[in-house]
Amino acid sequence: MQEKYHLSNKLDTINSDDEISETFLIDTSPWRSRFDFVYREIRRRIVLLDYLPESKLDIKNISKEFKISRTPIRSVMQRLEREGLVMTKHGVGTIVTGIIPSQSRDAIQLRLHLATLIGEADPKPIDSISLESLELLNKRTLNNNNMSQSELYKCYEQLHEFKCKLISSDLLRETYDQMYYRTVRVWFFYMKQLTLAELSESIKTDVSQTLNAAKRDDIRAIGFITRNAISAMLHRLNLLMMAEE
Amino acid sequence: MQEKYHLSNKLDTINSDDEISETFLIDTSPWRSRFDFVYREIRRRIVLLDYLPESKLDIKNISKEFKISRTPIRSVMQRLEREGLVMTKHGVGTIVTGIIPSQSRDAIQLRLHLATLIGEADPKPIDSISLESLELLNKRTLNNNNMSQSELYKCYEQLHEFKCKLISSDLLRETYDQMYYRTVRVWFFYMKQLTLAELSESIKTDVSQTLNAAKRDDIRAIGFITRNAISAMLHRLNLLMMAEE
DNA sequence: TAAAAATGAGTTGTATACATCTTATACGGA
DNA sequence: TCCGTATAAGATGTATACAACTCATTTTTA
Repeated sequence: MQEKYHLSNKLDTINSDDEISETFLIDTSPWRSRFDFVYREIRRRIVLLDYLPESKLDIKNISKEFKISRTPIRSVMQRLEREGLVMTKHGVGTIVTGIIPSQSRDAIQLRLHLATLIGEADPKPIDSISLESLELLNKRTLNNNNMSQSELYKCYEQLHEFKCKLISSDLLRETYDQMYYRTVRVWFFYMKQLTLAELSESIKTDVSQTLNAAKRDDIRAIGFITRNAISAMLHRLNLLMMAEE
Repeated sequence: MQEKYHLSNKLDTINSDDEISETFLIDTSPWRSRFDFVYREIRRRIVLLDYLPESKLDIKNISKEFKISRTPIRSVMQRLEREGLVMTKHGVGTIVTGIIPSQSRDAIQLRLHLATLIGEADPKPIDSISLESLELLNKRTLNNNNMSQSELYKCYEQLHEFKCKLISSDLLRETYDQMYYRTVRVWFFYMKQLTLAELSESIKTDVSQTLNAAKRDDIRAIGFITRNAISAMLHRLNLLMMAEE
């Protein structure tokens, strides 16, 4: 009962936070909200390694937890499968995809290329509210020297969402967004123990550089800042992956 | 009955034609084949404008036609929705998405950017069989001066598949592939009457240039040839779309 | 007469029982 | 003891009945 209340509470939050009403064709039915909520939550768990790579998902339990039947959960899983986060095999189960170095590199490299397109083709202007929240984010990251993994996740996601808002092309935004979730999972996988601080530092500089560029309305710069940050992380990751092999 | 036989016949064909066994993790269960068959067929119909933009799909009839229930059809539709080819609205129906100039431009531009990445990051070597089939394709397009739309579709798709095989990154290949089907639909939509010959010419030169580059194993060149062909089509399309507005 | 409400048809979303498939385990014969 | 088969458990895929929703038509009411 409490669980149920909790869920619908979060649903409302999502509805009021998301500014999706700007595009007129989007379906805002309660069904879409429910789907999005479950989808995002499961994705979050996979990305934050609550559901470990290679582990089997207990679909029956997940259905119970969200108080919906297997059918809509299947929809969510099919989308996650298309996005490379889970795999289903008939008669066996639904498992979180393993993190494979070559595939991870591919995703990072594609995200890197897409990042350079952020400022292309009339980017959206930066509204004052977004800028303010970015300034807040900057202060938050600067003051907080010992961020937990989930705090880091939230900060990084907020930064990512700020950047996404600058992209005018819905298609590019969605594609870039997908690459984000593919790659951020890899960061957390390889950097969960030692280099959390390192990742944290990287995000701090990313935020502050982005803020500077945003203040002077230089959106192409944000694309290149992002590209360079990803490139640096890819370099770091290559070392880690080589060390493991 | 005959219909049923016909279908399973095509299934077999697909299974033997596709060389997907090269990647080891792929699910080759009969279910996946059935899904792929229906998915590709419906996609083909949308791209070839058998199902017109803005038109409503009769899901019940489609279920009957493929002799499966609405559930797996729903799976297909959900994927097509993610790929921007259909839209579903609760209580209303499943409709083919309209062709919107700005969105079409976005898709073409993204495909254009991705095309330049074809030769990046150790492309796959060209096997002799693919090269031979490309030569055959070249001859076929050169000799055939009055191709029908569906012939054109097959040729263009074959060329596209040849290029896809060169891409080593699964992720890039899939993303590029999606952009292909988004954009090729737009070509057919705007060029179905007058400029079919023009599109045909464009494909002919694309094929012959690609063949030349392939013969000297210059895969990056193929990326740029493709990029330029798309760019030329985008230019042409901009004129057409402006004329309509 | 006009506006509002109700009703009906038609479509998508959901729940659930059943079919199909994979895997592990137990059993039996050599 | 070992190997092969059978069987049972548990998962995903499918079919189908039902709920929720939209829209058009009809009925009712002011």
